Amino acid sequence: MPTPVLQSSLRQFRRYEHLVKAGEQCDCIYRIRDGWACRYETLHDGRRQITALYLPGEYCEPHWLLSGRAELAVMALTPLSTTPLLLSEVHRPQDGGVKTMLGAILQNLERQTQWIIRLGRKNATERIVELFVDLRSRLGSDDDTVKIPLTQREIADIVGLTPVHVNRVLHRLAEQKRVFQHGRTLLATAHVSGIIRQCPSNVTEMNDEKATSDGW
Amino acid sequence: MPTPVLQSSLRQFRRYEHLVKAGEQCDCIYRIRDGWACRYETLHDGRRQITALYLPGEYCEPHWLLSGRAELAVMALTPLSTTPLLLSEVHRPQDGGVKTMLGAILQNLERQTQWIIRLGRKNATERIVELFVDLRSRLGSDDDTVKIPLTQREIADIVGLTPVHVNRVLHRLAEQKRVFQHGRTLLATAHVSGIIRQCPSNVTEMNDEKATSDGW
DNA sequence: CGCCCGGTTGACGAGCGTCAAGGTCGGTGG
DNA sequence: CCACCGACCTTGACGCTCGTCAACCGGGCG
Repeated sequence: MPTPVLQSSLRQFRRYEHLVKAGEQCDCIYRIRDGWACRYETLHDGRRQITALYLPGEYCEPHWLLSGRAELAVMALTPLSTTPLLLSEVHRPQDGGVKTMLGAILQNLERQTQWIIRLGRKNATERIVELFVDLRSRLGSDDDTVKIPLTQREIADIVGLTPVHVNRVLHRLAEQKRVFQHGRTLLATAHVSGIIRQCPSNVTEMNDEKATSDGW
Repeated sequence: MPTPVLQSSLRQFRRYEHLVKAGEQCDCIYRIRDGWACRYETLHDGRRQITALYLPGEYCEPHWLLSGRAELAVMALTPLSTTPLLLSEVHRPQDGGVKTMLGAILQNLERQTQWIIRLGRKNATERIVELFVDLRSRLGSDDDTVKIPLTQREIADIVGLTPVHVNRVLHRLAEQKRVFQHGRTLLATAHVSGIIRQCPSNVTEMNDEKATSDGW
């Protein structure tokens, strides 16, 4: 058990450690300081789908304010540092803490709507590119490149594909200089979205050229 | 423009009429009396994805309470009869109207999470069956069969498939007596889920037997 | 030093999309 | 009452995406 939870105390999790397991009661909402977390479900046959990502600065599962219960498990994808906000604390001071949570809930609702559209109607390349575009904007990084601390299996479980296919798509994106690999870290460049292209090929469509496997 | 909106007045829509278009301001939440509605998005190339269904008894887009704005268009899938609830009315009487809306928002959030899992990790048959199971329980019908007033194109836009493939899956389900067609109306039986099976074949897996086209 | 996780790559096939040509039913106008 | 029309459903042929299986590699860590 962790230390007694105080306002603005810290709580840390190791990689792949659970913040909550499916079905547990929740007495606090975690504000992410550093690291990434995800909500996910594992089917009986082992298939897994990640249904939400939580990044630094965001509130992890703000709707616990309304339900007090985790339907799905949440775990750290990286070493994670959070400040837990007790639900009772959020409720009492009518300083707008509740309003902040409701806004966060609304944002998650819209994010989930966008993911339904992507999973239902977009192909592998579109899904992966739009994931990276979303991550870039949420990380608020105007840098040239953003670090993406996800394994290919994790990306696969977000975008509803297999790790093998994610690997092939990433290689094609790398050929087009839309992503890079630095060591084992994935970097998404400022033109992941593919808007910037001087070659005559089409902007939005993907052609099927075989990956020439020049090691990224 | 409709008649001035009064508490518990009625507002009707024709099939395929819009309750709101994308981006519009919303001053009321519609409680569905009769008929079905959906939220959807159309991509530039014509692909469409339905991201929410609203059935009799449910509140259409309760999160407008928080945002006051429709991100996506909402339209009637059948002739529709609703009672609009003014946002100002919901706010004022602290009799629990707000609480009801927050509960409805929470439920939609969980429904969307389930759809992300289905679209990401389930095959065509699983998606369609689980849609029907969901509809059966939401319609609260313990009847033998439930009427599903959706065209195959609409089902396709919900489950992220093409109408042609939906057609083939429906025929396979019909062979197994899990759905029926009465005239042009689709009926889902009490054992759509496929739990009830006396034949030795597997419960959850689908076999690929060709449809023998005996006209349902 | 060896193990294990994660990434890489090829061969192959299944599931689903695309295209295209009917078919059927209900509504509508003459 | 009938002819026509437009949605919607049906069905076959074909092929692209993506999944599966399997082997291998490379580096970090105990």
